[in-house]
Amino acid sequence: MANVQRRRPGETREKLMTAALTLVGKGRHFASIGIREVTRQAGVVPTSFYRHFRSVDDLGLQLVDELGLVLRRMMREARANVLQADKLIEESVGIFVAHVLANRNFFMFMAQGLAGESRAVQEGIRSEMRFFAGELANDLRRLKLLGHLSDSDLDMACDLLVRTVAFSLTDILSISPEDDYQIEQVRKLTSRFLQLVMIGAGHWESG
Amino acid sequence: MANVQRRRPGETREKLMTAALTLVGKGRHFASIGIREVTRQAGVVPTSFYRHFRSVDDLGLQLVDELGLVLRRMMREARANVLQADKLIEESVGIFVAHVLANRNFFMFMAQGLAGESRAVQEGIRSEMRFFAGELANDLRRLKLLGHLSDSDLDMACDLLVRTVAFSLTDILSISPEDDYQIEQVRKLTSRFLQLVMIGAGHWESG
DNA sequence: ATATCATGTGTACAGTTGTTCACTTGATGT
DNA sequence: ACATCAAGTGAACAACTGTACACATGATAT
Repeated sequence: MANVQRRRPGETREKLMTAALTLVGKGRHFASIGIREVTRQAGVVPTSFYRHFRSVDDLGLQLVDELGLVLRRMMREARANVLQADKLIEESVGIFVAHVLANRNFFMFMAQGLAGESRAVQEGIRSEMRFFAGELANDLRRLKLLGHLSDSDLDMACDLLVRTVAFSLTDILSISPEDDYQIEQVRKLTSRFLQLVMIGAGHWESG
Repeated sequence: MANVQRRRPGETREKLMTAALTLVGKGRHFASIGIREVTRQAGVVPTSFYRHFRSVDDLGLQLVDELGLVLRRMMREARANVLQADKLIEESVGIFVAHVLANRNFFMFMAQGLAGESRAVQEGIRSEMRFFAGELANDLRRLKLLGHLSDSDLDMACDLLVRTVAFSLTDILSISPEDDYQIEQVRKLTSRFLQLVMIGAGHWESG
């Protein structure tokens, strides 16, 4: 029953996934990454790749799954820290930006995948966003916010909120991570966007 | 003074640019396209490429310039057809969707470039979007819409409008162009997004 | 008429790619 | 103890890549 091997099971697998993310973080686009390149970056022989993935696209799909975990962690942290309605937006945006900076490579992969060349990866990321928007709608109901909206209108508004934040990704990622001033600018701008949407939702279908 | 050559000047250049777009339209990501591939698609010998472009990234930059022309054409058409304020959003979105369908490859390139691997292309597209947002702000002032907003607030709102439409790109492009029903869905959803933003802008800083 | 120039062609080369195959090795189940 | 299995290795392959060079050709300028 001892599950201790010379090499931890799945170790190479992880090395390959983080290697791909590292390459993305270095500015390479995921669609242009090859098997040999990943294995080289991971310090592994090319043949090993096939022990874990069918192709680079397959690796991408599994990265999407891990991205889902990152997003869920972020959501959990937001729920724990954002309790009262005021400052809700600023806090949430702050947590988002912090997570992007802390998981830069993951979010770069996400931004790339939205218009990537693998249809499956694209759909995976899109699906994560839908899930996120759905959870957000639940939370707003729970906080008794936008209670006057129909379910479908609330979904629509949350979709727009999530899209807006997602687009900010490209802003954040195009900034040097050390440029605190510019990061702060994006944080403020994104907050204003979200406030605008919330105000719009607040007046939706109610004069 | 006769400028008629055996081959029209710039003909191969155009062939190479449309070849790159064609590849993108076939689902390939621009970042993964190579010189040999483009020239093959264009029916030209690989060496010819260097007569016109330094690298594939260079070609991308020139594609951004042409993309700018496409966007300006679209803007002109919108200005000609959207005269009165009511139905402004529906008409604009309709024109946008029509242009995307008519220039699918160009807009695919745009969507890819937003998170692409060439920093220059990325900045180019971003700059086109800023220009677009600026022009939109002018138009709204001209139409006496959102007149109560300060210049910077109006710019912010227009930025959000443009981003929202840009994000819809990924929706449209992920749909089969013949699927009229889904296209119509995206058109409606995008219009609702924009209405939401406009309502928010209408109540911004004014109770 | 002749030199210059922009454009396109063909050949060549070294480096990289994806993928296959036969092989080792250490852990696991019986 | 022994067979099985998942995981990693190294050598080999043909195909493809970017790029350089020498050359052809037709238009233009003097």
